[in-house]
Amino acid sequence: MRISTKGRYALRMLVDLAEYQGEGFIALKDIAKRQEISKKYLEQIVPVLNKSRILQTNRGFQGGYRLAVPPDKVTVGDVLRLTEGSLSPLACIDDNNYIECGRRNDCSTLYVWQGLKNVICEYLDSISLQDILDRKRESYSNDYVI
Amino acid sequence: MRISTKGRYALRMLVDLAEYQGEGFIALKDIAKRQEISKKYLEQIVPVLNKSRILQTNRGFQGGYRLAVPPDKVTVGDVLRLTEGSLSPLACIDDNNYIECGRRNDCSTLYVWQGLKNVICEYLDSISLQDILDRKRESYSNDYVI
DNA sequence: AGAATAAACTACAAATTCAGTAGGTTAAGG
DNA sequence: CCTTAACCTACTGAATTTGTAGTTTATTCT
Repeated sequence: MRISTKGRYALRMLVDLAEYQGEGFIALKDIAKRQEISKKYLEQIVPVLNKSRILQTNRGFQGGYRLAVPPDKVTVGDVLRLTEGSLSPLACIDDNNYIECGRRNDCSTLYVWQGLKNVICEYLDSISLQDILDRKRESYSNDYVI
Repeated sequence: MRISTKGRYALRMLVDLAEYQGEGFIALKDIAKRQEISKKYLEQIVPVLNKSRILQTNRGFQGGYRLAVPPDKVTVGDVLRLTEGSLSPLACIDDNNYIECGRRNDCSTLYVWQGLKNVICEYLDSISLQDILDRKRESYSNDYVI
């Protein structure tokens, strides 16, 4: 029941992009340095995110990435659905790659997993990149107040 | 973000025991047959459950297992915490085997994962073996009514 | 035009986890 | 002492995770 580094790094990359939004295209090497993540590994995560259209790209000098969508329109659920494949805790309730189970009609625990999927999705879809950013900035200002 | 077969099989085994509770000790081979799970694999799951004291055992003729605790006192969360090791979606918020992370104080996504762990725990701890059993029996009686 | 920059693409690999299988040992009852 | 069934240990093939490494393509600056 673990979320992979791929999903976590993707989220951190997107929060980073949200933070530096308005400063043009951000190069992967800068994100990698700030977030202390291998740039090469991030390169592999980008195409996963590009299954959806949340990034704009520029190659070459002063190239990089920026968000194609406002940060309040991208939820943690969106990001993890891309990187983890699905938010379903079981293959038998996975919309994408559903796996046939002969015991389905006889399965007394199925509703438990469906309910689990629901609470996970509801929670993760309730948090946007903007929410994370707001909270981060709030905690910074607290540092000054105290 | 998948729950392993170990966790799912453990839950099905315990629901099965709850269902046949009051019929003495239930042999693993009977559970294995009813649940269509490898008996050998179940044998490996038992010691994992025995980290907690939810099972009573008898060896030899007419031996087997039975619940040591009433089914309404065992939650799905209890079972999965035993089999999955933890319900934490990340090592950095795992009570048992916490892994030090240098970015902890700087991590803007940490609260997201803590919140996720909370909703998962709250949900899974709200469902007992008895709840699953009740719902199963209810759906059976519906079959007759319709 | 050419050099520098940075994304894009492809292949590989060590380590870990998953999902079992296989076989022998111990205890309890008839 | 024979049968039953739990208990224990080792092994294994397959998949997934978490990266590294090297090459190619596109863009911009000089």
